Amino acid sequence: MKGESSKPDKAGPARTKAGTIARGQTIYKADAEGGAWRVLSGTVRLDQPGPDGLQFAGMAVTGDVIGAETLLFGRYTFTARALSACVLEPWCADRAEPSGQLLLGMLAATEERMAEVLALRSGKAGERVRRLFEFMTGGLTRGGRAAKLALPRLKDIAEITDLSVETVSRTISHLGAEGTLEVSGRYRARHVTAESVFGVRS
Amino acid sequence: MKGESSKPDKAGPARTKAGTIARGQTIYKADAEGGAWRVLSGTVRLDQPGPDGLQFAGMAVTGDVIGAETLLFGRYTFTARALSACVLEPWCADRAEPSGQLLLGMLAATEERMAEVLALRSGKAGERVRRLFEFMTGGLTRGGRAAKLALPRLKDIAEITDLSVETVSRTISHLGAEGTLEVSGRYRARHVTAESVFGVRS
DNA sequence: CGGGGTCTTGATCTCAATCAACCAATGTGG
DNA sequence: CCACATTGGTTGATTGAGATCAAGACCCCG
Repeated sequence: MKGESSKPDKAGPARTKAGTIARGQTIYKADAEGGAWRVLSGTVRLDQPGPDGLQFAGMAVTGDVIGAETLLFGRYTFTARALSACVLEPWCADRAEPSGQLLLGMLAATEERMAEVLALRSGKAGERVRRLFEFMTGGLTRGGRAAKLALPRLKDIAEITDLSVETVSRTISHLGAEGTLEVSGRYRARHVTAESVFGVRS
Repeated sequence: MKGESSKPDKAGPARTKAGTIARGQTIYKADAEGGAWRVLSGTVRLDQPGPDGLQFAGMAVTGDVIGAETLLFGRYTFTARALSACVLEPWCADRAEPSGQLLLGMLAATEERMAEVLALRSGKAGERVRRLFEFMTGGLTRGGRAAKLALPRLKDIAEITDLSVETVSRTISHLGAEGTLEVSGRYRARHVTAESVFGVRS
């Protein structure tokens, strides 16, 4: 799970084994054949092919299953890309039909997710970005403090929150400057500490 | 299914029979007990109770099932309100477990829906409103031309598209004036004809 | 009749988009 | 290892779409 071409967009042979995906890598492409995956860690962005390129269509975070539609159609509906480094494992690889209870749970989780992602597109720029980081770190539900979040590319943040890249750049530095966020590193090594993200929730 | 209190927010006894819901009526409230429903016609808005009131969390259109999470939890996760007049019928009322295939289909449909609703929050005001109307009339997939769409309250349109009520009001008159949309009636009797909505898609 | 919710319209202001450079990292091939 | 191209991120100046504030009209209901 890494000997693949380094070009993110070269659709290599469909992945079939568990493994790590680097930030920015395409996990699978819409319309390709393949199976479902569980996200063991990291965050994934889902896009729908549209008339003008790929369009943001959803997100998956640690614990979620992506590509479940392949159990029905055999092909992926969306394109999946890793926002931060991800660990994936095949889910339901044997095509054994998952139980109704399980599927109902996934359905409910998907609807919850929808609500959260939708909320990332309302409010002021600072709010949106902060909520995205919270969402990516698992919100307040985690016990572990001070988790470091590796930032996705600004372009991804921009498309998810429906802001421009420039605004996102300015917003992050601003949040860092006023102490709302603790930003460390630059470029591909940029992180924010979850602790400070949590802290805002008063 | 109508002898209930006319106050939309008085949570009467849980609905158990098929019937029509008027525009603006609350179908069920988050946390209440009840079952799942299939939307035979009309559109529904789903909201999540948040710190500052209800927050827009999703939509359901003709053919969708709402409240499926009750099969798992027994209670509704969201509050559902009719955007336009709706006809509903109980779904899976006997609590018989629906088949895996069916649930997978619903899961896929929900993800598709998520992508569409998300798209309603990007682009310029005119785009958003127009796409919402398209979405509510079933997009381009319907054969029947010239279907009339009863408009939801401007406040609902505003919250769905993340615009202000004033902007929505101005946008609709503007779209009507320039011929992009055919608007008829005023206030609660306002409609747009789907034909012209379709027409725009060049 | 009132009165509250809904819609419209106008004037003003603000936040973020846009346009335009520029720099910093990474990657490529000679 | 160095020139070069490409991608990703930053920063500044300007603009514009839509938010906000305010007032009034309309509708529906009791």
